[in-house]
Order: sequence, then C-alpha cells, then structure tokens
Amino acid sequence: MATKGTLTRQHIVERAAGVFNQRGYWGASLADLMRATGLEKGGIYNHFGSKEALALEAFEHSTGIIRGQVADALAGRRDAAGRLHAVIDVFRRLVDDPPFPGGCPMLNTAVDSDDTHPALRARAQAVMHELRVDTVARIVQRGVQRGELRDDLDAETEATVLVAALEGAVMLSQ
Amino acid sequence: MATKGTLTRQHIVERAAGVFNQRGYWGASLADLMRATGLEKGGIYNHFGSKEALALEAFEHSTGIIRGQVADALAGRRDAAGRLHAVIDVFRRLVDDPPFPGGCPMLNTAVDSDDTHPALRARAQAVMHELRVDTVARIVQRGVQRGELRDDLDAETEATVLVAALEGAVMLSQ
Amino acid sequence: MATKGTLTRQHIVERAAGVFNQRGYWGASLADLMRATGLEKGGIYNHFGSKEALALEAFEHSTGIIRGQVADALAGRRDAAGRLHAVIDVFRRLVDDPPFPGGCPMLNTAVDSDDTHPALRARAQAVMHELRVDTVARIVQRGVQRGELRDDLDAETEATVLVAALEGAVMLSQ
Amino acid sequence: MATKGTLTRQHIVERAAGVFNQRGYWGASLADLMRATGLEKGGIYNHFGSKEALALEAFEHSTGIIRGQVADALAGRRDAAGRLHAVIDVFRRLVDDPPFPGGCPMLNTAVDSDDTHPALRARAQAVMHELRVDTVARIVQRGVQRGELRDDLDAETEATVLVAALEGAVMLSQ
DNA sequence: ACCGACGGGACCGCCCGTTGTT
DNA sequence: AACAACGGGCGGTCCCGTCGGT
Repeated sequence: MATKGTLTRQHIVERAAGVFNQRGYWGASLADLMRATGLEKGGIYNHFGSKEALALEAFEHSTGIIRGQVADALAGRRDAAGRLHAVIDVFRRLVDDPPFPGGCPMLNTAVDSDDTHPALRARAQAVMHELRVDTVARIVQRGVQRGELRDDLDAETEATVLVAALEGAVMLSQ
Repeated sequence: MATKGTLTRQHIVERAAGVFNQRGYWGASLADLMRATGLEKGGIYNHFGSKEALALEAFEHSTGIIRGQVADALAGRRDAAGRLHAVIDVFRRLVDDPPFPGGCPMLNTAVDSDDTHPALRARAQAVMHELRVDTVARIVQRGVQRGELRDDLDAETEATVLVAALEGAVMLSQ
Repeated sequence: MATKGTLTRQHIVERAAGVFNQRGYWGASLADLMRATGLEKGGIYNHFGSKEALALEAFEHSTGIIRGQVADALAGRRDAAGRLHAVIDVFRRLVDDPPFPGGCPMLNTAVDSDDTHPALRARAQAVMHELRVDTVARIVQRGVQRGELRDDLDAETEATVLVAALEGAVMLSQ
Repeated sequence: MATKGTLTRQHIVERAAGVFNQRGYWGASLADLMRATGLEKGGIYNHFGSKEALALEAFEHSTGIIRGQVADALAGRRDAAGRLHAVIDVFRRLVDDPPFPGGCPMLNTAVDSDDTHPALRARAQAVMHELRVDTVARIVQRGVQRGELRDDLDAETEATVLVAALEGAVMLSQ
C-alpha cells in the first residue's frame, strides 16, 4: 500500500532527479532540493540519510526512465537496423521531448563525479556499460549473426562509436 | 619581455588549467589551486581578480593548446581525408598523450557550467562552434567542392556527427 | 496497578538512566534514547513532555537505586565504623558491580550540567547534599556522641572528605 | 618573533580554555568560542583545523598552567609533608583563586569525554596519570625511603587516595 | 609581489519537538 | 499508545575574497 511517506519519497526522487541532472550531482545544493521539492531539510533527511544517498536514488530513477524507454522502443522490433534506430530515437527524445531537464544523466554524472563520489561514479560507469555492451553491442552481434549487418564489423567497437556519437550529440545540443 | 610577475602568472594559469579540467570549473577550490601552484591566496589574487577570471584564462589556455595541436596537425595537409584524420588524432592524443589531465576542456566546461557561470559557458560554446563549424565543417565543405568527398554530404551535419563522436569517445574513455 | 503504559514508562526511564549516565545528560541524543528503548520518538514523547523531563526522572531513578543500596547496607548496622564502611561499599559496587553503566550519576550530572539545565543541576546538588550531610555527616556526628570516634572531629568536614574521596575514586576508575 | 597571528592564536587558546572547561569539551559551541574570542568563525578556523584540535590545545594550556603551579609550589621543598601540602595548595587555589573558570580540567575532561573524543580522553588520562604516579606517588615513595613517612605505606595507593580526594573536593565546591 | 590573518556566508548533517494517522 | 512524517533551527566545516603587512 502506498502510504503518505512513500509518495513523498517518490516525489522527492523525481524532483531531485531534475535538479541533479541540471546543476550537476555536485553543484546541486540542499537549498535547491528544498525549493524543488517544497520540503524543508528535515523532511528530506527523513527519507534519505545523506545527499549522496538521494543522488544515487535520483540517478537510478533517471537512468531507469531511459532504460524503460529503450525497452519500449525495442519491443516488437527484431531487425538490427530497426533496433539501432530505436536506441537512437531514445537519445533524440532526450533533446526533443526530455523526460527530465539537463540532458543525459550518464554523461552528466560521468563528467561531474569527482573522486569524492565513488559510488555515483561507479553506477554511472555501470549503466553506461550496460547500454554500450549489453544493449547496443548485442544488437550488432546478432545482426551480424543473422546476416543483416556486414560480417567484418566488431560489435563492441561499433557500439562504442554509436554511443559516443549519441552522448556527444546530446551534449552539443545543450 | 617576461618579468617575474608575468612568469608567475603563466605558471598559475598552467597549473590551474589542469585542476579546473579535473575537478570541474566549479568543484575546484582555491585550496586546490593553492596546492597546485604552490602559492598562497594572496599570490593568486594578485594576478587574477576572481576565481572565475582565472577559470576563464585557464580555459583559454587549455583550448589554446588544443587549437595549436589542430593547427600543427593540419599544417601541410591539403586533402580532406587527411585533414579529418588529423583532427581525429588530436582527440586521440587527449586520451593517449594528454597535454593536461581530465579529458576535453570543452566538454567538461559545457557539462559542468551552471547558469551561474555564463561567461565560461559562452566561451565553451564559442570554442566548440569554432571547432565544429570553422574547422571541421569547412574541411568537409572544401572536400566536397574539390570532389574528394561525396557531394550529397551536408558539411555541418557531418562535422557535428564527427565532433559528437570524438567528444563522446573522450568521455567514454574516462 | 501496572497498566501497559506504566510499564513502558518504567522501561524508558531505566534505559534512559544508563544512556544519560554514559553520554552525559547533554550529549545523549533522542536517537540514542530511541535506540536504547526500542521505541520511536512518539512513543517516548507520549510519556515525557521533553528530553529534560525524562532526564530528570532518569536521574531520580539512578540516585534512587544508590539511595536504596545505601539504606540496605546501613540496615542493622549501628556502629559508626561499620556504617561508614557500608557507604564506602556502595561506591565500591559502582565500579565493581555497577547497577547502571557510566559511574556515579551525581558526579556526572554535577560536572556535565551547564547553566542551561538548572533544574537538573539543582537536583544533583540536593542529592549530593543529602548524601554528604544527612547521611555521612550524621553517622560521624553520632559516632562522636557515642564515643566511637575521636571527639575533635568535625562531622561535616569529615563527611566532605570522605565523599570527595569516594567520588574522586569512582572518577579515576573510569 | 611574535607575529600578529601567533598572538591571536594564543589569545584564542586562552579564552577557549575557559569556555571548554566550563561548558564541557562537548557542550561548548563555536558560537560560544566566537563570543569568547571576539573572532568570527573564519578567524578561528584559520588557526585550528577543527574544534577538536582547538580543544586539545586548550586542554594542554589548562593543564600546563596547573603543571606549572605544581612545579612552582614544589620548588625548594624537599620534605615529603611539605611537598604534599604544596600539591594540595594547588588544588585549593583552583577553587579560591582559579587561573581559569570551571574547576579542574582533568576531571571535567575525563567525565565529559565520550568515546567520540578519544584523543582528548587519552590526554586527560595521561595527565591524570602523570599527577598521580609521577608526581604524588614519587613524593610518597621518597618520603618512605627517607624515613619521613611510615614504611607500611604503598606509594601509589596513597597517591590515588589523595588525588581522588582533591579532585572530588574541587567537584563538590562547584 | 607575495604572504597570512580575518570576515562573513553557504554548505550538509543532525538536532528536538509537534502533528496527524493508525 | 505508538508510529511516522515533517518543520525549523543550530551544529561544525569550508568556502571565496579582502586587506594589512613584509
């Protein structure tokens, strides 16, 4: 059952996701989060033990939305070209119809995270790996296996180039 | 002529460039800059009116190095393919043989800069535009004019894709 | 009759007595008290209007235990020497077989209490006076009257020295 | 040479010693220290890296004064009885003519220090040991050797009793 | 030209107490 | 009677920038 606290917690995560993605997971202050959530400090700290804990959860929230968009876009498509275009469309939407402000949370977090935020940095790298290898490279690999793509392609290399171009494009559009 | 003060100023800029590029133009503290330069606060503020002024100059220093590397790599090459590869090599060197730590200062600054640093943000966009349009797009455009590249290419689009991929690749390598 | 609420209230006081005696009647936080009692904040505040009210009651609880131990040890002893040794044994037990952790609550409270806790400070002084004058000095006085102790002794002075040594010894043993 | 900063630092230590000794090395807030020193937060933190670092130095200052008073009182006295009375007089002065407010810093620190201040607690124990064993017990020991004191006395036991009584007396006088 | 002391403010984290809900 | 959510405020720490002195 959704108690009041659970709803508030979800509300905080959603608003914080936008704040962190815009100001950076470092430059976002608790004052920003208070303004965005409409809560006082005590209200926020009742749900999250630290700013970093909230940042982690907000990051998971943001990347979860993207992961869901990718899954939706891939659903029903079997051909490699179509599946790759589906991935591209998700990034296009980050610019044209963004689910949260500030661009790509993976890039933002990877660039912003100092060595002072090792947990967050690790998560950013993990999610990036998941997209690049588990999702895109696999699409390329199967496309090659099925004869849809040229067989001289190295799946992981192609995936890296594609993801690099997509991330770079989102950044350039800011 | 290089007086003592001028040398110190140059020393500060060089060290600060690395610090800002690593910690972010926001997360770098004056304590970091003092440690990196070996100077006390007063020594730094004698040459720069504010942290932002130093950040701007350090950014110009970093991007100036890259601009110089591009110019050197382009020198003597007339064919479009060779000139594009020269640009690519400059970014490869950002990873393999970096002139300063922390990756690409254009990307770092563009991502890191809040709305609180409008001057820095504007400079990052300007330098990015210079690379993308004045340098890369022009190479493509002339390549098409000379018949070296397919004539159905849109110069600025191709330049954007290339720069996006290069910036994204540098980011992924961190 | 002991209703459920009364039992809970007693439980809180007992646990709080140890926490306050260890952490100090100032350094003990509500989080500490919640942990020690197993209750949430509301559960505690249902029985006590403030942290200070609970501290006062916990102090009375702790000193009540000591007062009871003194009374038990004195029961049946009529000679001054035996009665004084009984008092000493109570303090020895504070170290060897403590009824609650943290040493002597009178000393702890007297030392710890700022001017911000006048009620608690006053109680600590009162209990200390009770022990020193009403208990120990009276024993000495009667011992002199009965010829058991030298008649050049000043009862209150001797009591003060004894209590000082006992309190100091408990402190040194920590 | 005494630069301006050195004087300020000494000023902070002296004032802080009184504040810590009164409010407790835990209950003293930076606001208290600012009020006592007349400096702003930045001015204090320029000389001490943390509140605990200042507390440690203030403790050393306070105990250093007492150590000096003991040394002065012992100077020139060779007989055990006179030397013991000299020690007693130092504690009497803590009450009658205190060099700083708040009583004995050793007792205050030993009682107040939680497990959260291990360094301070360790210093308090060390200074207490120094007084009890290195100073008082040695006086007793030599007194026995020279035949000035009864030879059935255990030096350390007598020293413990004396120090306990002195500390307890100071506490009772508050 | 460079150092070092200092101010004043913003940061995050934790505090105690109140209120509504079960 | 007990919990859980929340407010508002103080805690120590670190920040950037200024200014007097060397």
